[in-house]
Amino acid sequence: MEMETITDTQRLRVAVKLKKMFGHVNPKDPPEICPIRDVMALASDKWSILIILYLGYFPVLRFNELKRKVYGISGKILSERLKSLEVDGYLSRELFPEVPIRVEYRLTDFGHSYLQKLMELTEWAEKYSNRVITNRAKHS
Amino acid sequence: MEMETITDTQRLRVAVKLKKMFGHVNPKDPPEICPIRDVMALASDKWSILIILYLGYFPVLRFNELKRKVYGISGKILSERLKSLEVDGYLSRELFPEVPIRVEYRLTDFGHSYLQKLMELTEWAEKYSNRVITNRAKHS
DNA sequence: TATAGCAAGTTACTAAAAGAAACCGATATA
DNA sequence: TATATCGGTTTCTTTTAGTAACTTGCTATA
Repeated sequence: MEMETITDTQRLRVAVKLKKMFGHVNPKDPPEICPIRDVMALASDKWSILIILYLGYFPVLRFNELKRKVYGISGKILSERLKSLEVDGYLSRELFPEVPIRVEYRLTDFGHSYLQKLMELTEWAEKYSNRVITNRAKHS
Repeated sequence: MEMETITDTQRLRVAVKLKKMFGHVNPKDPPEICPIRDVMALASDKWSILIILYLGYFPVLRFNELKRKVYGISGKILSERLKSLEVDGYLSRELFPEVPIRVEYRLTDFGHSYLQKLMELTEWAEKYSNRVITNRAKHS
């Protein structure tokens, strides 16, 4: 299994970005001063990622549909994450007062914008997951 | 604060990627069948992300340096994450049996490859963190 | 008139994970 | 002899996650 070699140029570009991103951060400052961290904490949460990915694949999903698709999530956590993701603007919640009740979740434009970036990460993970598995095996 | 509009073409492209990624996944299968999920679980963990970013910015870091830079991490968790990230092949650990002992951590090529993708996500988070904050405020 | 059922959660309880702080071993310095 | 260094580990407490039963409002069926 081959991996594209990373050139020094690419590394330098990453270093410049990181400098822009972290250069001003004083290590003595408490973490709440870093809003990136705060945003990443929710948006990079394991369950949030899966919720967003499934809402990318299925444009509209209801609570129990999500519960089935996001395999292994509990109702409690799903409910919590949906609330947070809605508050942060990643998805919308629409309630239809029918019987039985119907609630539809879908990504906002903002959520779609995040999904695009997220996809690049999951594509990477897809591509190299086997490699990670073999790396692990080597260590056992 | 403006956000680039996402075109239908872009959405479609994302949908195609998602289909490739999730289309074969049977929702009845237990989650361990999805290796992407497994890889993402570690690589998208809050502390792992910060460790990788700091090792991107500072090419070599020792245990206590990391502890200081990754603000708020406990020694226990840092130790655990470093072990896992080493096992998965993201970083290397080099021990110098001096006194006091010296241990150097640095990203592997594989780790650098991941860092590149991760950067795109954190750049996004940097760009839109204010927006998330205002979204939250609207909901309070 | 019970009664059973559904969707979308919530609640109460238990298990797992994270965080805080003390400790360790080898050695050098005061 | 006492203290400090480094890279952790151990123990204990607090937070978070997971499980399963329950709720709410209405409706279709017996």
